[in-house]
Amino acid sequence: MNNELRIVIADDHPIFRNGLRQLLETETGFKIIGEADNGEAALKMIASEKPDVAILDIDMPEKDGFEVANALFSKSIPVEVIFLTMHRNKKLFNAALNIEVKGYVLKDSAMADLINAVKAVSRGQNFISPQLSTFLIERHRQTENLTGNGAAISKLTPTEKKILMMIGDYKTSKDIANEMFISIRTVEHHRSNIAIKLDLKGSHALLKFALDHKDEIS
Amino acid sequence: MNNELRIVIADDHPIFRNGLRQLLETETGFKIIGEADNGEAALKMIASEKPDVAILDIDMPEKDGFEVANALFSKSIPVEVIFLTMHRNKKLFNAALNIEVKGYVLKDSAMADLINAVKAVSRGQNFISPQLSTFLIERHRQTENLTGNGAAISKLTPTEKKILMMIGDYKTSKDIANEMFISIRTVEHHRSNIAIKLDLKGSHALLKFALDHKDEIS
DNA sequence: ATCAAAATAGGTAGTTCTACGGATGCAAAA
DNA sequence: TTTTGCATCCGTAGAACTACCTATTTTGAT
Repeated sequence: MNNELRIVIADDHPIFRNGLRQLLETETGFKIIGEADNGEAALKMIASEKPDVAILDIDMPEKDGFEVANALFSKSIPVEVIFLTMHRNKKLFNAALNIEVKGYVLKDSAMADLINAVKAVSRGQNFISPQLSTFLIERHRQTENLTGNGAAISKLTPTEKKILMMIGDYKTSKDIANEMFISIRTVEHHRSNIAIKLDLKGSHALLKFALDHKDEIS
Repeated sequence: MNNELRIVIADDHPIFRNGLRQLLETETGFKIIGEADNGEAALKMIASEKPDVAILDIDMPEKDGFEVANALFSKSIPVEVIFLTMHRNKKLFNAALNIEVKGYVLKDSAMADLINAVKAVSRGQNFISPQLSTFLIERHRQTENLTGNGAAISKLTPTEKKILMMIGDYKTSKDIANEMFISIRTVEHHRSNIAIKLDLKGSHALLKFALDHKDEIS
């Protein structure tokens, strides 16, 4: 068990940075090993000190938070990044998630949120300020559309479920047949039955359904 | 501006329910207009009292939180629902989002979280306990990661991008041809070029890529 | 023991898509 | 002007899947 979390903070406002340090140091197990007041300095410090967690403001001189994070990831420096920002902006938020930023915390969040964020990302989990949940849900819904018939899954037999899952892994009927040591015709027959039970037409629809209901099949 | 938020709470543990009431009533503008210790009673109360927000436990006798929420939505009773639960469970969480539950708050969250949740949903926004953000993000990233070549998108011509997007909408080449008033062969030619540029093989891979990079193509 | 459901396998025809190949017109860049 | 990229269209072969069928074996429930 790792007993001490080494943290670097980067923000161009000294007063805010200081407050941040005070807050984080009250938490046992947290250790602030460095501060930076611009992106360039933050990058160098993180590259050399190798902290567990880096808390970055987005708006910084020299290099902004995104540039720093991108540089870190492209160099495969093993650090978890949290953006601490005042931007309640969907585009920035999505952009942050698309690179491997694990935490996105608003500056007007509860103090407890930031501490929880540090703990979460250090365990490899994500932490998003709940004020941004709406964005997250929208993201989620984009891919997770209105398929409707989630209940119909229960009508599938165990074999059909298994095959549906493999379809969801982008496998062809041939692949599935080989893996299960059965004939392609049998797989096709099951596909057909699945499609009938779920009222789907075409391999696209079948794949879409499999992807959308990945979790519920199991 | 609505000056008072009318709230119903439902949980089968009297002590917890009482604590909840104490907490919420300290917040000015919040008014607890009713309590229920089971799902059936909660449903009746909400239907008759028409509160702005209903805070529901998932595990309740008679009817569980899901049954109550489903009943409310199918009857189009205008209330925002928050699930307050100890379940850190991905399936339950996803299921809650799939019906129109706007808030999902863990019982071991900070007190402030619940209050913020009530405020958020009353404004029509979502509020998810940040401990659960990992679930939402995981899902989005599952397929998004190992594709690698996000940069290759820029090599696509405008027409190719357009077709790739339509592939991502589960359209066949025939559909696309009809919509764009061009020959199927042309669409297939574009598919082929897209596959070459992105180094993909098979319609599955093409569809997968289209789905994964939906946002970036635009 | 009987009956129904499930899993297995095949036939034939047709659709959709890939993987080659080639061809034309057009506009912008070298 | 020549070249290059882009968009358009076609032929042929084969793979993958659907949509209809039929049929056998296994298994579990009544």
